[in-house]
Amino acid sequence: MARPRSFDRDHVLHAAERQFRTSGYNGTSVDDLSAATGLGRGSLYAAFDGKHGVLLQAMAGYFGRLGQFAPQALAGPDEGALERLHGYLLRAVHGVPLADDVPPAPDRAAAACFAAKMALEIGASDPEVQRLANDCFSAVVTAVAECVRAAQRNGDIDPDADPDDLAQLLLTIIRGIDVVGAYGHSPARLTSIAESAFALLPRPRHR
Amino acid sequence: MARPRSFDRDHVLHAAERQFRTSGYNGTSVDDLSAATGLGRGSLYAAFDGKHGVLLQAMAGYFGRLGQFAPQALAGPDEGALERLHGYLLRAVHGVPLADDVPPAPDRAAAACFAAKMALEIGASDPEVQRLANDCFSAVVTAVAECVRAAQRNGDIDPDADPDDLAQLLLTIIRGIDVVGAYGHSPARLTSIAESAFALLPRPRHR
DNA sequence: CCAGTTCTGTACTGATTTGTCAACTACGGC
DNA sequence: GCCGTAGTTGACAAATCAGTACAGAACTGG
Repeated sequence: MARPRSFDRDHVLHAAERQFRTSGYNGTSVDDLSAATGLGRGSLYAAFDGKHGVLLQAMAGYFGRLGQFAPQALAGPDEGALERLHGYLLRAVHGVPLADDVPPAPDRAAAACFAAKMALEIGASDPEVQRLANDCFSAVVTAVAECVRAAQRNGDIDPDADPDDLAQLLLTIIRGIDVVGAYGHSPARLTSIAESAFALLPRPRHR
Repeated sequence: MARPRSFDRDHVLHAAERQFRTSGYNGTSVDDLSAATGLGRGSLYAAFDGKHGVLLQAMAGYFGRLGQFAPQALAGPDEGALERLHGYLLRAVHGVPLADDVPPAPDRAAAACFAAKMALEIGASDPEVQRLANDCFSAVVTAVAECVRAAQRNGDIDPDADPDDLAQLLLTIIRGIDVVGAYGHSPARLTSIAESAFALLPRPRHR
């Protein structure tokens, strides 16, 4: 028996995420957030506990989406596993997972992994952000490792390779593509880097 | 016939770089810079044209150091080329090039490539920063590519591999290690990632 | 020893920033 | 139809920010 919320919580968090991704954490003021979300100052504090709270909850939402997206994109039958890895690597070029109701990516710098960007900017002085980013990373690594194992079962990847090591390396490469993309490299070059990485995956010895 | 500077320009820029690397650009105030460098507000503006000027000149200094360091670490006889690549990759774990008079690295996040960190934070809205970072990247890629060619000449790397593509991929991996390092991963894990990457380098077909 | 020039530090200004507060609004139960 | 609860809003104060201006200090050349 009270006034209901006039905004959609997820929609607001997506808009905030978008703002953080474009301007960074310290480059985003509460007024910016207010403008981006359409919410008044007070509402932001009441609902999300201010700027830092918005960030944490936006990151949590991102984490949730990523934790859903990555397994979805990578899980499947053993036969297509290698191809799914290929696709996942290439998708990194265009900036992996944004929300559905948010247009793809204003520019390339905003396409970089949200968790990674925040961790690099303020993770050193913000343990919560660091932990969230770490969880995010771990979840995806697990999904990639599972896909690598599937590809190994199918005989597409050298069975002697450690799937966890390989998965961590692949994720590191994706993070690297994020950063290099922020330099202003063309998508074509990023794609070429991703293809090079894919080509280097250890194939079985004899075929 | 005037009062001489009371500070060492490079020393000041190194201190500023250190501050920017720890707190980011937007997270560093002019007062922080003043405290870090020991210079008064007015001097900072007179000598470096304010915060942005300090950043650009610190990045230019970093660029200069890196452009000297990378070829030095990678150039040499063909026989040792592969081993030099190996060493360069591993060095990325501990944060590549800092100045001599600045202690190695306060924490891992500050060890990440200065140019990469700034490009990711403000590169999208600051073309000068983006260009500087790009130059920085290109210089190192060239040195790495040259080293790859040397290793190919020595029969340590598949001669069919494109050395430029490989160099770009290696640099991308190093950038990725930077980012993953900011998550709080242990140096041991970072080393393991670097070793995995090295192990994947395409060796000659028959030996 | 003095004059001129450059450097240095601090005080100041206007603009932003964050977080809080009180008035106002909308809805659900009675 | 009224009232209590919860949501919303714009305004406010305190703190901080970047950049400027000015007064004093340090050194060189004569």
